[in-house]
Amino acid sequence: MPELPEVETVRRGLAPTLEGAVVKEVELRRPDLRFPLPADMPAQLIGRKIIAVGRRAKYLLFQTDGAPVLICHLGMTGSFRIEDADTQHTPGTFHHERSKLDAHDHVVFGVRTADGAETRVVFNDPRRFGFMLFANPDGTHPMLDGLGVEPTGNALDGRMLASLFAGRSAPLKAALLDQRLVAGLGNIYVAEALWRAGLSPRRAAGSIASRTGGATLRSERLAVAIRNVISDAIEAGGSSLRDYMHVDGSLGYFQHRFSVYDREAQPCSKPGCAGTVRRIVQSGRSTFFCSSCQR
DNA sequence: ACATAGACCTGTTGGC
DNA sequence: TGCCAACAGGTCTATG
Repeated sequence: MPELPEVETVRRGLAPTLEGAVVKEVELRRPDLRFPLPADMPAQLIGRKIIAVGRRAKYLLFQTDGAPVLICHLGMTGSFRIEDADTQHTPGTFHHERSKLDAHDHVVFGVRTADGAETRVVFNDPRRFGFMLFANPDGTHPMLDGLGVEPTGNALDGRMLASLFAGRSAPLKAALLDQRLVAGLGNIYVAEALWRAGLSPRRAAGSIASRTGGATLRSERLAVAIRNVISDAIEAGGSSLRDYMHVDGSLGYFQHRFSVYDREAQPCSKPGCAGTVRRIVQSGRSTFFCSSCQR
């Protein structure tokens, strides 16, 4: 599911419910996801007020008024859903008539929201590549150390990209997937950004920098393409492929605007380009690009 | 430094 | 319809 735009969409969906809410219940329905779940999650979180739901790269960060920051990664198929508060107190039943949980609902948070409603926030992850961990008391954690620049905002410009990539012989595709350089891109948005920039995923990363490691037309184009594709995708609510994206079960729609991703053999949509989208494999993952307009 | 393959998991899809 | 291989938004490790 989740590259940066999808994680940001989840964050925006959770924040209105969770910020200001008090944790009433934490149920670990299995001991582990990709890593063991912290056994003290319930003890740490119950009774705490959630101050903020943040994000760094593809990590969600839950900040409370006392526990360490809870770091959550969605892996490939992780998702959160907020249960409809109304369905939980069916008239005529005693409280706690709850909706059924799925086999892959692994963590359940019961909360009382800032406006007094009781609801549950459920983490579901069929493949269990996701994880939850507590940060250190000072908010740091090895998983967050060494993450590269966020592709939102204006920190990522042609000069920054050129200096990051200068001297690297790895292909652009691999360099852009390296979370230590630019943090938050994944297979989809790397493909889309390279198409927008007219750059081949096979080109050596260092070749978009000048001899002195400075910005070039190519590094500027790529920086703009990355920032734009990420902000376009966030605006569209991310991409929904095989799994639900939004915390209310609705779908993102950026997948309808893919130019190359998962479009093998379709004509390139760049005006005036007669090329066809190709699929190749790079570092074990599918790469989609137009070898006619991406050089 | 870099590439590749394999690992972790389950579910869906496409071909025969 | 059924079966099976291939593949999937991510990352970490081992090995060359």
